[in-house]
Amino acid sequence: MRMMISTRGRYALRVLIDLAEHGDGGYVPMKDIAERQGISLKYLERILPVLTKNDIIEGLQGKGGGYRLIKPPEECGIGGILRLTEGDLAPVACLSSGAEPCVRSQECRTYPLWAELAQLVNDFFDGKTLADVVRADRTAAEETG
Amino acid sequence: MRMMISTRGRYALRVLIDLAEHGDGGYVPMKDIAERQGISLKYLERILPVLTKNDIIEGLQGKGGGYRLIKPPEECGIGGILRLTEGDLAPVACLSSGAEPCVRSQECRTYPLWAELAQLVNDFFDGKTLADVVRADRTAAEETG
DNA sequence: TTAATACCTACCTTATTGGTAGGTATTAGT
DNA sequence: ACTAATACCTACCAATAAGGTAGGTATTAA
Repeated sequence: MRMMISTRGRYALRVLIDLAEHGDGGYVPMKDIAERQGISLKYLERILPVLTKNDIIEGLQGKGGGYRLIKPPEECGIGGILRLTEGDLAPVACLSSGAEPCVRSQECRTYPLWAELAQLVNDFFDGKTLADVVRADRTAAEETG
Repeated sequence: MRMMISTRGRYALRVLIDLAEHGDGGYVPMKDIAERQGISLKYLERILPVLTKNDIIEGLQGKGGGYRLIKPPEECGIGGILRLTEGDLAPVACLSSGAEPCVRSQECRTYPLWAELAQLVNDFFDGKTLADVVRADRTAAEETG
């Protein structure tokens, strides 16, 4: 089934949440995260580079190494994370970053609809940070426990 | 590139808009619409059945036949049209109609995020009708012309 | 020196997308 | 009755993307 958010974005987000929850300033091996999250380590290794290259996380090689968040969760916008891992959050091709302008754009009745949706989706994700999604469950746990 | 709305939903919407604009109570041959919209007739024929079976449009066979809207554009919600043609508007698999419940749903930090987005997207499309997208351009034309 | 880690690149399988091809059934006009 | 125009149906198909796997190399702590 065609999904808006693929495993790349979803897994990346879960990794970052895991880092926020388990990395107290130190480096967390991706192997641990892969096990906790039930995701293939090899697949994660293919997803992460875009996050290190764009200063979301940093990796330390060698024994005792791993990954950690560069910024505090409060400063990690979900929108940025997803745009990096998904490549784009455009709902239709003509709104993609590198799309060539559509010849019908002048007369197109649907373009404004897609544009409005794109704005809505991007604003939604940009209005949330890693801290928001981490906090959600902790608060619930504290309240019930 | 993976898009939220595929050609199925986009073409269907353009067909319905065309019907709203060109079908004054009568039947419009799909061939005409395909030519106006620059879409393959054969492909449209594969997309339309779900709309006829769900009482969005009705077809009349034979010479002089074609399609027409069953309800006035004001009563045709965009959400319904897209859910029919796209199958679903769920942003992730675990929110799809026929999805089996995820084993991690209890602990999942991201589920609420996707659920909130799904609500946002569905509400957005349910808040618009065919009349809204048709009207958009006509109003502009009247204002400038 | 060794074990554990990040980091890199090529390959692979499957499903989906976006169609095409070739018909049959039905109807209006002549 | 015949013909042309239409909806309607079903099988097939090529290209692409999704979701990985495999097999390495580079780096570092102990």
